[in-house]
Amino acid sequence: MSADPLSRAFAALADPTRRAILARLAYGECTVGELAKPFAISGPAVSKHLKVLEHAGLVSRGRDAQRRPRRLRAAPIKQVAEWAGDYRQFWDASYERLDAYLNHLMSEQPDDDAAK
Amino acid sequence: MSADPLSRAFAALADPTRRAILARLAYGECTVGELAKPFAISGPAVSKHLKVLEHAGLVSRGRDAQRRPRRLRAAPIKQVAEWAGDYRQFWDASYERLDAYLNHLMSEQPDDDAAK
DNA sequence: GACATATCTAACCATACGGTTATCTAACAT
DNA sequence: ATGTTAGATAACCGTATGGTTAGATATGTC
Repeated sequence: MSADPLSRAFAALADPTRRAILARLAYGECTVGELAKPFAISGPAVSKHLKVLEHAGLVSRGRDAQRRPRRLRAAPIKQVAEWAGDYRQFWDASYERLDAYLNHLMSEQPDDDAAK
Repeated sequence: MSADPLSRAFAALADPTRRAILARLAYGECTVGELAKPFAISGPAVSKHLKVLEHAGLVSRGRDAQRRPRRLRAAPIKQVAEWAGDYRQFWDASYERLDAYLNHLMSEQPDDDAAK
């Protein structure tokens, strides 16, 4: 908790349920109940996921009578994309192949035991 | 553990120490000892961080005598960037304003059909 | 062989996470 | 006033995370 914003965003996104919630919210705001339906988990569990998402700034809360419709806030996703973009030069295929090749050369020897 | 690859990547990236390790590895492979130096944590702690990164496919292990030099593997970062890119349309300011505006419009009318 | 270097494993500890059920609170409906 | 609907909180549980210290395991050097 109380980590830097980027860490909070990454942590919030590290759960498939929460990413599914964001995907749903990309279609438009919706209520906690609507969000909970497709998941085989209880309401409080969804509430907790939403709290994590809100704390990471990925979701905001509106109000409409008893409902508290959630809305997507994509700014932290932009931060994530920018962070990832800094590594673009490392993820092209030619680099990966070179990398694998070098790796192969260096592990000509029987290798690392510790199979446990 | 044993989550899907994207979740593992996000979880691995949700720690500033681990992101710093990746940043260091972007300059070239280096050993556990070299990686540990700038951080005020013990060797085993670094080892654990590296295990998380390896498990997420973000780092690979070479061998050179007693050393086990780590190298950056950026493929999972590409996955992260692609995931984030799906939300590009939501992260500009004009969209946020449009979103708020539409929201306002829809709360003017007691529910009609359509528009969902 | 004896020793130093580099790293991993083991055991432990405190806190966080994801889930549950049960119990509030808030706003509408009759 | 009573109930219904939509969510939030509280208390709890098992497991994971991030850190520690101490001890094992490889490899290279003397």
